[in-house]
Amino acid sequence: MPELAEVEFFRKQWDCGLKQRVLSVDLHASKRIFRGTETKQLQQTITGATLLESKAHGKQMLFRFSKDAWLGLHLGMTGKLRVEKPGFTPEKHDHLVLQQKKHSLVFRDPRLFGRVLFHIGKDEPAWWSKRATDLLSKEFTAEFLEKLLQRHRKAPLKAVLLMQHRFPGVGNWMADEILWQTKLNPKMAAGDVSPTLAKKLHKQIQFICAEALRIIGHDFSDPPESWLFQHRWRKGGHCPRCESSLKHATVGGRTTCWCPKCQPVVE
DNA sequence: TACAATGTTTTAAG
DNA sequence: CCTTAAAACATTGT
Repeated sequence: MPELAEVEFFRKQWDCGLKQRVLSVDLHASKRIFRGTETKQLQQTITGATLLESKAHGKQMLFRFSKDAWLGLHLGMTGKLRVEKPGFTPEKHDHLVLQQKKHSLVFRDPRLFGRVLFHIGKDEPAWWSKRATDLLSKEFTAEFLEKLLQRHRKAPLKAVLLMQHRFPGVGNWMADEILWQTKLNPKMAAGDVSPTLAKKLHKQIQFICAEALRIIGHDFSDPPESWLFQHRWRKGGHCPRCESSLKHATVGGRTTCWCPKCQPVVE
C-alpha cells in the first residue's frame, strides 16, 4: 500500500513518541522483516534509548535514537505504523512495538514484505546515506530525467518509473497516475520519450508528488475524483477525462491501468 | 479454488 | 559491471 505520501503519513504517526524514552521493545524475531538484522542488539540498544528524530525518503524511513542507535523501516506492501495506548499487547501481525510511558509505537505488517534495519554509530548508516535524488529537489531537473530515460531506453516507461534507485517513492498507483496525467502509454520504451514530453513528464512527476504529500501525507485523504487514482480499481472504471473504458494489463511486472484513448500506443 | 494485492530481492540471460 | 525480465517471498480477501 504505501508509496511516497503514505510513507510520510505513517512516519508522522510516531511523532507523539519523540523525546520519549523507550521502556521496552516487543518483536517477533523470526519474522522475515528482520532478515539480516541483529534483533538482540536492536532490542537491547533501543530499550532505554530516547526517540530523537525521524525522516522519510521515498519509501524508506529512518528513526534516530540516543545511544547512537538508528532504526530503518520499510513498509513493504502491507506495512503500517500506528500508536496504541501504553502497555499495548502486540497482536498477530504487530511484529515490532516500542513501549513508551505514554504510548506504544506499533509496526504491523501482515504480508511481511517490509523490512527493519538497525545500526549503531555516530553517523547515519550507509544504507541511508546512499539515497537517490529526491524527486522534489533542485537536482531533479528535466535534463536529469532525460538522462535517466536514456539510460533505461529499452525498458517500458512504467517499469522505469517503478525503479526506486531512480524514482524514490513512486509505486504502482503513482506511476499509473503520472503516465495518465502526462498522456504517455505505460508500455512505450523510455527512450522514445521526446525532450518536449520529458519536460512535461518532469512537471507532472513533481506535481503529483507534491499533491500526494499535501493530500495523503497530511491526513490520508483521497486525491480528487479528477485523478485516475479514484477510478483505476473500480469495476468497469472509466477515464475521468474522456470517459473511455480503462484498460488493465501487466507492465513492468505490475498490474497497470491506463486510458487507451488518452494514452495511445506510439508507433 | 485460483488469483490478485499501492513491493523488493534474487536469479538469470543478454 | 550494466540492463532487463521473471519468479519468489507470505498473507488475506474476492
